[in-house]
Amino acid sequence: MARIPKKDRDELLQETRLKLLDAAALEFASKGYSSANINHISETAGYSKGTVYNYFPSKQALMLALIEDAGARHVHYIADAVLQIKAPVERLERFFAAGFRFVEEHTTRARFLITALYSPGEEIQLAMAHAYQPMFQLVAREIITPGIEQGLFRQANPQEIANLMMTLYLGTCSNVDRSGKAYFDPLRVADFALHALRQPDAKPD
Amino acid sequence: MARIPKKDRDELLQETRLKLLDAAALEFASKGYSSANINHISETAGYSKGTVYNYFPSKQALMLALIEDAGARHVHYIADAVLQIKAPVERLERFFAAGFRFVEEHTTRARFLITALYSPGEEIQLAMAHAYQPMFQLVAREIITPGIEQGLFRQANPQEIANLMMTLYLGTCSNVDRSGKAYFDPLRVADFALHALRQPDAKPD
Amino acid sequence: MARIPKKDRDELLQETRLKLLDAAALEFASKGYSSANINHISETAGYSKGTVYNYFPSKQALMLALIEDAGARHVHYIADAVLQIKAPVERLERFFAAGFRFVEEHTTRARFLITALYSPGEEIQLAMAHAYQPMFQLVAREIITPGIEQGLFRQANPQEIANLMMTLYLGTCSNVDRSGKAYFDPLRVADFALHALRQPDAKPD
Amino acid sequence: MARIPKKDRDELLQETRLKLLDAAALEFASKGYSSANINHISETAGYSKGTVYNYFPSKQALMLALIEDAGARHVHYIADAVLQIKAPVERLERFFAAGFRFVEEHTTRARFLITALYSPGEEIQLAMAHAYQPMFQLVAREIITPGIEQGLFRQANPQEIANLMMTLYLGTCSNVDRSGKAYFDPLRVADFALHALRQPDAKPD
DNA sequence: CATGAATGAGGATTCATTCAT
DNA sequence: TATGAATGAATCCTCATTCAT
Repeated sequence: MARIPKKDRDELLQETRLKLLDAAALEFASKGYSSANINHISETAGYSKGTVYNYFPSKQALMLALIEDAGARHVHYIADAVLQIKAPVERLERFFAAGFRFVEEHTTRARFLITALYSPGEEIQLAMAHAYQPMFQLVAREIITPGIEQGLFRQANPQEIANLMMTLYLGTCSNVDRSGKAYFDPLRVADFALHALRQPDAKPD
Repeated sequence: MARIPKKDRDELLQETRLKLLDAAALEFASKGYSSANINHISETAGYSKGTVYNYFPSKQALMLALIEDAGARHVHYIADAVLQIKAPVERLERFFAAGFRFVEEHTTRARFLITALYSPGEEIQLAMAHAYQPMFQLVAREIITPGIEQGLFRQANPQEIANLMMTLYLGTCSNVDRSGKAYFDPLRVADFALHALRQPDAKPD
Repeated sequence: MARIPKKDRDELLQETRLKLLDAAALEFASKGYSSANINHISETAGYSKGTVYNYFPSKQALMLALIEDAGARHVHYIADAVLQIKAPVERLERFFAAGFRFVEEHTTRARFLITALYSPGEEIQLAMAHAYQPMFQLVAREIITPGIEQGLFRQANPQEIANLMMTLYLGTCSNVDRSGKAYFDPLRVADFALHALRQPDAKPD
Repeated sequence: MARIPKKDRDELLQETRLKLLDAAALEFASKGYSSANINHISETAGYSKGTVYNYFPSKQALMLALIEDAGARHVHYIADAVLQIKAPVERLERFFAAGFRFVEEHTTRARFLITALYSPGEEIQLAMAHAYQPMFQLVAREIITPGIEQGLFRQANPQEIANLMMTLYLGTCSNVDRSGKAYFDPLRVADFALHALRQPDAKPD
């Protein structure tokens, strides 16, 4: 009945939602979940307190929605880069390269995800596990397993190695100085990983 | 007037302080810094709220004291194991082995340290950096540098490699299932690291 | 410009207003005034929040309008039944009978009125007093006074007895079990009242 | 270990608790449960917000504790008066007399109870039913039943009559003017009730 | 006329901290 | 030294109300 310009409505809603998620990522990343302040979030986003609650039923629901949003972006960003080529070794390099690039390009979301990774609370941990499941699968099935099958990587449990790669990635990319600049070079980290995975008798390139 | 047997005084004080630190480690580890509750801590320790403030001037001071305490234990525990032998390769193996053993034997303190590592707050981060400085030095000066000098490890920046080793250790040892059991085997992690560090033309063992 | 069939306009408005009042009665009756939620009311009525404010300027105004509406219905319902006959004794019986029937037939409105009777707030109490004034007058002037004058009821202050009758009615008809069924039988309550009012030397029926 | 004057401790605690209950009764009685403000309560009692929560875990718990406290006082006050004599007729007179006196002497508690009687919320209603159970029993077993057995009151279901007496009492005693003065005279109400209960052929006094 | 996004005052509750005993 | 009653700032969340479409 309202004569609202039809679809613009939804776009506007999504835009507001996005601003809130952006502001929330910033706040959660810098303060942590418990110290984050809903009021700061809404004001950073350019709205008032109540608006947050028009979009998310609670602080925790906001956190979970943000985990889903940021997690999906992270996974897609890396998967897009990794799946463009076939060779496992290059895929692993791309995994680290894209991973570090994500941190540079989406610093706030990335810092939020690191924060969330170590935030206490069962529901948060479950949401993180769920959000990162596809990335584990990507590394295990699309990089490590083919690499082992093609004789490029030494024999090992792909799940375990995938977990190790994820640990290495998440650990290194969260090593940033005060200004946010990464301590590690993704190429060096990939190089480190490749040294660790290659066949002992494989010729060095 | 005090009929306390003279020096036992200090022992008693230290004992109380230790109980409080133990309880605090448990609370901080499971709830995180901001959600931790001073009252829970004092009650877990068997005292009342006020007692905490007789030993530590504030919640943050308690946190910082605990970082110092737990960090020092962690460093000494690992240093003791590592420095008992000379060979860099074995020292690296011992680094991971002792590191994982520390998590098993001092689970609460270890889980606290992981929590602290990712707790927001400048002062906390400074305290952590300060507490772990010796461990970085240990790895860099006593393991990586000799290893490179002796031609056992490939050429690389020892500081960077040490940082990578720390990242690998802290990342893997914080991978525990719900029951607290470690996901990774320290030998496998050490093996992984050694593969990554050895000279490309070194003979496999 | 409006292509609405002329007078149907008003009917539509009245229909909407009625739906809103019905929904409001339900909400106020079950939650009480302060806990009632305007949004619930509008949704129960099949409209959105804003619509309530197109019909009533505020929550309190809605409450007051509802008191007027429900009070008038209550009074008319009982007055209609009472005034159909002349004899004071039978009028008193009809008072209770119709009163209880009103609760059965207009449960929501009746439960709302009971709620309103004990809702704090000066304006609400004034509106209730105003709405029930006619019922007090009905009982005093049309039942008790004639009954006393005709020697059927013992001598007493008609205003006080009317108040007592109202108290008895409102008290007993609000005695309902969980399912909403009345605890008291109107005939028994009327009987009780008649016993109390009759002349000491009057012959029992 | 604290050298607190031993039992004075408990007295002090009880005193504070009592002040809080008094202030709460006042606030709940005048505003109703939902509109009552914990902050007002604490300040009226001479304490700050937090103190309320040192004594009662929540607003609802405070309400329930107050129902228990005020209900018990109400019941004991009336029971004490009623049970001092034996004759059912005089007991009924005392029931109303003491009931009205309670309202005069403990106005705040009494007004609170009337408020609670009509407050929405399952838990509150359950607590009220539980608190008033003994008063129902008192009226049914100690007044109505003996009165019927001794042929003083007409045959009727004692439970139902007891309920009617309670309804009459609660309804009339809550009829107060703006200044808090009772509209009804307890003797007149008792008289009304006795007229309604006596044997039709009993001689009037 | 109907809608529902935005607002922000209001209120329950938590909890670090103080301090008298 | 240990205690725990009292404090009040901080913060999540609710919801009546406004108003642009």
